[in-house]
Amino acid sequence: MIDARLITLRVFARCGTIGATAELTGYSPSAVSAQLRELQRVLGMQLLTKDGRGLRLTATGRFLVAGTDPLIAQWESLRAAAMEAGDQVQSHFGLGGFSSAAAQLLAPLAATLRSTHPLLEVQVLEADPARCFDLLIAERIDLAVIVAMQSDTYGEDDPRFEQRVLLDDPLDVIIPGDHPLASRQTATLEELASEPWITAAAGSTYHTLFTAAFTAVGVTPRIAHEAVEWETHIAFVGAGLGVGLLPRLAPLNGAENVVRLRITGKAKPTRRIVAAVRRGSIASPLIQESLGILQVNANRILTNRLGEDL
Amino acid sequence: MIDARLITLRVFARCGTIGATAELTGYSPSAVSAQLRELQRVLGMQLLTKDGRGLRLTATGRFLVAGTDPLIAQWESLRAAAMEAGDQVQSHFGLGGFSSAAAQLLAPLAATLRSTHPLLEVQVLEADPARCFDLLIAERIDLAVIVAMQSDTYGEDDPRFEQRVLLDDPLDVIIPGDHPLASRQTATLEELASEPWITAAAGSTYHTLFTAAFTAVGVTPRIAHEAVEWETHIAFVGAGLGVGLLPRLAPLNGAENVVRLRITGKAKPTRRIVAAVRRGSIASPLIQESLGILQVNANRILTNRLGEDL
DNA sequence: TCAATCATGCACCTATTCTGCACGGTTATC
DNA sequence: GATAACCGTGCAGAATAGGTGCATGATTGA
Repeated sequence: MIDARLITLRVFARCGTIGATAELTGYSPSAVSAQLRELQRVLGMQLLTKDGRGLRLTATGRFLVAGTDPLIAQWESLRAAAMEAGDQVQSHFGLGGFSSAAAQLLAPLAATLRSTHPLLEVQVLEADPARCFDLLIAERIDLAVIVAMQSDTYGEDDPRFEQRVLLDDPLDVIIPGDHPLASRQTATLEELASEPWITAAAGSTYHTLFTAAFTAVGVTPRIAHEAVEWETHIAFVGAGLGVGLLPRLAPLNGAENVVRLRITGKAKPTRRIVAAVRRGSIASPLIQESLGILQVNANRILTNRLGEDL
Repeated sequence: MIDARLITLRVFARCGTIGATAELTGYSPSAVSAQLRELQRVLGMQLLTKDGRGLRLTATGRFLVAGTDPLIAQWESLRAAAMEAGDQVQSHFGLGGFSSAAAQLLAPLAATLRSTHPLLEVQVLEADPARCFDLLIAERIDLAVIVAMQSDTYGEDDPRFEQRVLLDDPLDVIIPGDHPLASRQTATLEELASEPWITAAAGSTYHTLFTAAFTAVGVTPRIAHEAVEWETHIAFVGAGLGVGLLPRLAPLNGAENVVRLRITGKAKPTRRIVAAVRRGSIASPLIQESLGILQVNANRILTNRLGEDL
């Protein structure tokens, strides 16, 4: 209900180029360019300046964008309160999340919502946490399930979002089936310190998590291989290349020659999974309902997997 | 920058029918109908209900409209702050006011703005105070000059507006040139209590002012004639039909056989002339400048007229 | 019963707005 | 210093949202 061009400006403020803004919002670059030009004309403000081969927000532009944060939060809040007060039904609902969340949490949520609200048009987008925040700003999605992270761009207390902890997803260790410890049910990181480890590329969210887990117990793992997808991690382990960490939410899918062990000891690494919404919108009945469903599903999946795999 | 359909809804909330909303916003009735229908679809809320041959806001609708007041005030405030911070120029500026204000205050203001801001598109609309408030809500105008009044629909402290007193326009008395008191420069209301009075129709803003002036001194005037325009008042007086009150801002235009006297005594009736803007927008540089110009002009006109007529 | 008032649907049209492509300017790379 | 990559913008054409005007049905008051 806030003018679409203002939303576009906010997205631009986030990513800095017309092209990226176009990609995020779903417009073409020309459309974004035209929208921002039109916005400046209507408001009578110069919001952008040429900067090399790109554009840069002017002081006025930054000021305006900063000011829209509470404005949008207030609209979301109003909208949510009206929905609640009037017992109304939403027509569209966008969800976002990273791969294991999308599979384990968002898919059941979407299915549940689809059956309880037949008229509701539910859309799920798989995207990594940073992009989820972008999509929330761009109003492409209304709720995101992500791994908590304090990135350089989005902090935990960003005024544009509200976050609710869904669960702390413990990291298990996965080792080859023929490993000496394979018959055990638990292990400590110290026991595995000398193993060749599989992790993700430096700089990724998971890599940060990985190193944090080991610094907590004061050992330095030997990093042997890198993988992006959990599937690849598991395959590497199955091939005997090394051992790795795997969030309990990520399923083994009956992989050959791979055993999942709980981590015990003083360091029990977890990744915190949170739901994020635009600030103000959290009171919306649909979002409240979704958070409830997510919570239930998260708990159930967690305990189930505990029984299956260990 | 708030969606036009929300503005339309606000106007509807004010006036209650599609037709009146269309007239105020400048759309056609079908367009208003379509806009409101679309708004309900997008928000997924039922905002209106059939009520006889008309429409009525639902509870949700009223809730939503009430909630938009602070939202719009915040946007106006943000916009004003950005304009101020960035030293930017507005492209359109709408003014509204009742007839004598339009002639005496708004016309010079528009002229000044036109010369100091050549690129600014200034539009002046003559409208009575109540309609000026409506036009402010409909965002057809940005600043209104009106006679202060506490109507049943708009109070002094309406959360949608901010008001600044420009001047207290004293009411003079006008009497025929051949009246016994015509050679005097001042008169009291008591002296003229027994005269046949000319006033406006009951229910009008001016009539309220008129009776208030006399109740303040405890006399009941004999109402002989009614007139709407000041021109007509003056003509009636000139024709010897009676005496009347005339704000000092309203010019005699060299009418024949009419004399203007200052009112003295314990009751010095005035009408308070105020400038009204949408809440939040008062910090806008253009509005600040306009208020300054209005103030200067008001004072000058007031003192000038004092010298000319008395 | 008739007229007035009001909202709405429909056909048509206008004007906004988006797309796709080509172009000019800027930066990085070799 | 040439070349390639990247970025924003302008333009023609197309799609579409959104507007108007009129006819219609429903409701109320005379």
